[in-house]
Amino acid sequence: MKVTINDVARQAGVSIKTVSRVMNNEPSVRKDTLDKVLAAINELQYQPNAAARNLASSRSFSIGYIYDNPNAYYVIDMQRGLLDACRKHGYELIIHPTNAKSPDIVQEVLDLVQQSRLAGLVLTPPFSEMPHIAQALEKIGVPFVRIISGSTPSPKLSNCVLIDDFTAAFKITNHLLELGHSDIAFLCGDEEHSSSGERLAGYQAALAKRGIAANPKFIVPGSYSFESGVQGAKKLLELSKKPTAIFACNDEIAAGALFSARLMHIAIPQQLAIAGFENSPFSRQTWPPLTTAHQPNVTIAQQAAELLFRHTKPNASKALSDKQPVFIPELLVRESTAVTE
Amino acid sequence: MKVTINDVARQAGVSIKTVSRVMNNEPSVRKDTLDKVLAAINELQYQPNAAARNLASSRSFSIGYIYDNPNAYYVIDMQRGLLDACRKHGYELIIHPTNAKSPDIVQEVLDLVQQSRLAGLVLTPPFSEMPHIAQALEKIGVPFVRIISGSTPSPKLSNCVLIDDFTAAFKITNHLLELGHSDIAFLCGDEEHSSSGERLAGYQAALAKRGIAANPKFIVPGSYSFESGVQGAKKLLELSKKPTAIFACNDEIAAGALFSARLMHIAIPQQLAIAGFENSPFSRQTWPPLTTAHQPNVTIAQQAAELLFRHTKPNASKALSDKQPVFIPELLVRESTAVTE
DNA sequence: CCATTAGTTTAAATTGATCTAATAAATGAC
DNA sequence: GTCATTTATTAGATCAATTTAAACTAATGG
Repeated sequence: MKVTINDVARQAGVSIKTVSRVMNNEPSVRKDTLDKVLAAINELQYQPNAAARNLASSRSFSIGYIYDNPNAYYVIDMQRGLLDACRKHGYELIIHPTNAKSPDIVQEVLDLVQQSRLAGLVLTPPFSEMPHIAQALEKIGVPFVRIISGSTPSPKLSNCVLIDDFTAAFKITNHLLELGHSDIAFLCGDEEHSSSGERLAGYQAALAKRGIAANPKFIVPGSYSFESGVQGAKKLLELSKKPTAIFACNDEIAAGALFSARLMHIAIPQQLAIAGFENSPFSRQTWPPLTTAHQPNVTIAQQAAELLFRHTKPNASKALSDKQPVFIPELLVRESTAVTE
Repeated sequence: MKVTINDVARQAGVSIKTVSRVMNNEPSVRKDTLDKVLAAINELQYQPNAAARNLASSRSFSIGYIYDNPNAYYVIDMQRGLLDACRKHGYELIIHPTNAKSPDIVQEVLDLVQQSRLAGLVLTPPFSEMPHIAQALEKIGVPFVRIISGSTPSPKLSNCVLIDDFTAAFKITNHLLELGHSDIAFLCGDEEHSSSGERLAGYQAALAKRGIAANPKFIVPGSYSFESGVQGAKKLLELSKKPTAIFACNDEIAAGALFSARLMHIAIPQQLAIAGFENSPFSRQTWPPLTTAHQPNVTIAQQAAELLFRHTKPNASKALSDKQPVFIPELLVRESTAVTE
């Protein structure tokens, strides 16, 4: 029933430690002994006992994912990517929903790491952008990878996966400009999320390149929620000089803007073009479907986990760990953007 | 730094085993020794090592949640509830997204249980309705709790949390009837999910009670997806004799139906009333917002986990485990349903 | 051909808890 | 008060791996 390392050792005619070496890809195992052991493992269908490994090695085989994101699709995709990588490397994923605005969030993260004995952490916004958290984790020496907004790799961001929100936002704005719009408004996400700032910067850069002065009234602060899109669009569409296009910081906000326009009997895209960001299922489930930028969250999460495992695995060569993946979300044109009448 | 049970034992002046007794709420500990041990635990901030516990007791402190649900909101809420209960009882949650239609799904579940040494499982539809899975789990003696459709507790469903879809669907249909509708159509969810059948039955019962013969063309098979709602509503609205109200099996289908009606320039609710089911954020993010039935997923998940822990904990009295929670989703009237013109 | 070194392999100790079985203390009946 | 019985407590074995340190081989060089 239960196959232990002892059984394998006996079967292969070697010592326990040799089997352990094989299991952990350690050096100093001759080719023929390796084959013997591998054969025995295979024959007995040996599966190491995680609890015993953890105990003896005092390292753990689970990583953590902390989230506080009202966007369920984002979380599910991230989980999926992290789990894929975890399965591949024999790790387990500990998920931890929490409130990012809690005053003792740092302590909460530290407690989680200790209680669940995490080998590492993957941080997404807003946690990836909280300097105290990164500092605290560095202090106790727990490896972590951050998924953040950015376009240029740098040594300071060695343990980061970058999403080039700036360039993607630039492309979306450019798409609207090419359609002939010049009165383009921008609905911001949460100020704390740097993605919102980056996307705003991309929007502004695209306008500037065409020599269009940004109308300050067209930049509306808000948060990453449907409700914020509803409110923001309402404000914009009540202006004496309305915009002819709205670029929302994510699909949820865009859906809210769509909702608001609908309430005011404004036809999309005939009277108003709307674009979102992320390509969440949301963007396909509105009428009309939303032009957006595709953000491959599953893949991003996988890469983040892979990056993390390079740090958690003791034998892995750290030399490789400098590779910093950069993702540029791609423009996806759908029916919500067109030339206005 | 690292406080072991030995340290606690020394501090309290008792043996290791006595501390272990206290930690596991075992009997046979005198009041004053208990106090001494508790004080020592508190003073040293002792936290037991999970790996060592698992190893020595050969039981695990993690439960599994298998999901294959395109509805991200549902999954997130379930997770939340399960995690709440897990934290309370010191368990960990292992999440496992997979494909329910995979031919060797049973083996996959069994592998998961073995590899992650799960103490138990929480099954939601469609897994909770697959007899092979329940049988296989029973065979290897792993406790599990199913969340399924049903209204009447019975000994056969001892390890189930019931959701009374029938009654809730009855109420929704009744609401439409009271508004004056008599041509009410029904958009089904996946046939494999018994929730779809139960909701259909509730719909039919409500009609029957008013002596209305159900028009077979008004019952459209489908699946729990936005796309299915789009297709189903299209079919209905192309009929020579259109329905004046549509009851969709969940909010996502209802949102799809709304989308479809929009495409055909049909005004909601003036020309067509639409109702959903579940009260997912979806139902609040359409225009107009959807009338629906509120299904408290977080609470349902919590209760399911609590039920499971009664079975996984060796010392708990099994006598209590017969309590079968039944949830009746409540009617929530919003703007998508009204009398048609 | 032996000494030295590098490379393999092993037996035994260790990890931090639980479980078993033996012992000590408290309780109760007569 | 004694003996039987129940209740508390303890020392030591156990769980299944890793780690340590020592022993054993094989290869290299003088």
